[in-house]
Amino acid sequence: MPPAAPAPAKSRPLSNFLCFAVYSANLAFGRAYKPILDELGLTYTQYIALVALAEKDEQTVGELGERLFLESNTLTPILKKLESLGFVARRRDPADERVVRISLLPAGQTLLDKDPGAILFEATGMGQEIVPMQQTIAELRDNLLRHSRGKG
Amino acid sequence: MPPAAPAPAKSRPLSNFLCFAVYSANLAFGRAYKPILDELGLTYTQYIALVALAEKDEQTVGELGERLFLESNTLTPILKKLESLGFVARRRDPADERVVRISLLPAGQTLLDKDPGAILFEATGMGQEIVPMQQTIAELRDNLLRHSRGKG
DNA sequence: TGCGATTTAATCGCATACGATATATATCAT
DNA sequence: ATGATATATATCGTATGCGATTAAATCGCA
Repeated sequence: MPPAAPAPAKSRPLSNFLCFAVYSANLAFGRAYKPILDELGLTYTQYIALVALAEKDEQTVGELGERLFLESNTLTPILKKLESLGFVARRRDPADERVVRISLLPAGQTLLDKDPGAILFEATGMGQEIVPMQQTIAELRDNLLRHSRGKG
Repeated sequence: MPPAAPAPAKSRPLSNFLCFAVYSANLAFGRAYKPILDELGLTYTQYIALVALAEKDEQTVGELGERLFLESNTLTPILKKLESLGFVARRRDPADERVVRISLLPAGQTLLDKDPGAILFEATGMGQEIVPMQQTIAELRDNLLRHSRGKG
C-alpha cells in the first residue's frame, strides 16, 4: 500500500471550546428572550440593565458598569434609551457634577416585578441544576476577568 | 412604632439570572482572548469562524452558519474579512451558483494548529471540570434553541 | 417547457461591545 | 488660589448579531 498522504492534522473541534459553548449559549438566551422582550419594547441588554438598576437605587453609571461588566461607552446610549422609554431617570449628582445617577421609575419596577424571564426556566431544561450552574459560570467569568486584569 | 412603609419588593437579583452569568462570561472570554487575537490580527468571532471552518472542508455559508448558530447576514462580512486576510478562500459552487463554499487556506490551518486559545485553560480555573461544563452549557444552549424553534 | 415558489447569499438598518478620545468636573500640590 | 493631574461620563469609529429585504439561481409542477 502506498504511503498515505499525511492526513491534515485535525485541530481542536468547536465542541471542545468552552468559549464557544458560552458564546453560543449567550446567543441562544438572546433568541429565547426576544419574543418576550419584544412585547415589552425592550432589548436584551436594556432588560439586563434594568435588573441591575433594581439592585440599588441611585447608582452611578460607573457602579452600574461594575455590576454589568460594562463601561460608560456602552451604557450611556442604553440608559438614554431607557430614559426615553420612561423606565429610568438620569440626573447629575449635585455633589459631584461629573457623576450621573440612575433611578428606576415605577414603570421599570412594575416591569421587573412581573419577572418576564421566569417563564424561560422550563426552557433551560436544567431543573434545579440551574443554581449551581449560575454559580459555576459566574466563577468562570470572575476567573477570566481576574486573569485579564492581571495582564491589563 | 408607626407601621413601616412597605419595603419595595426586591425583584430577583442579577446573581440569580442564569442568562446574566452566561452573558457576562461571554464578555469575559472576549476580553481574555483579546490580547492573544490582537497579536494574530483577528477578532474573537473571526477566530471562532476559523475553528468551525477547520471541522469540514468546503463548507457552504449555510453549513457554517448551522455550526456557529449564525446566518449569512452575520457571516458574509466576517468571511470576506478572513478572505482579505488570506486565511480562507470563498468561491461559488459551480454545481449550484447560489452557494458559496469556504476553504481554509494554509495560513488559516497553521494558525489553528498553534491552538492559541490553549493558554487560557489555566485562566478558566476550572481544571478538569471544563469538559462537563462545556457539555452542560451546550445542552443548555440546545434546550433554549429548541424552545425558540418551537415558537419561531 | 415555462413560470411561480423556494432557496442561498448578500445588503441594509439598528443595537450592542469596546478601544480611543474628548469634555467637564474635581482634587491636589504648591 | 491656581495650574497640573485625576476622574466620570460621553462621543466616535469598528466589528458583530439580527430582522427585514433584495438578488440570483434552482426547483416544481401544470
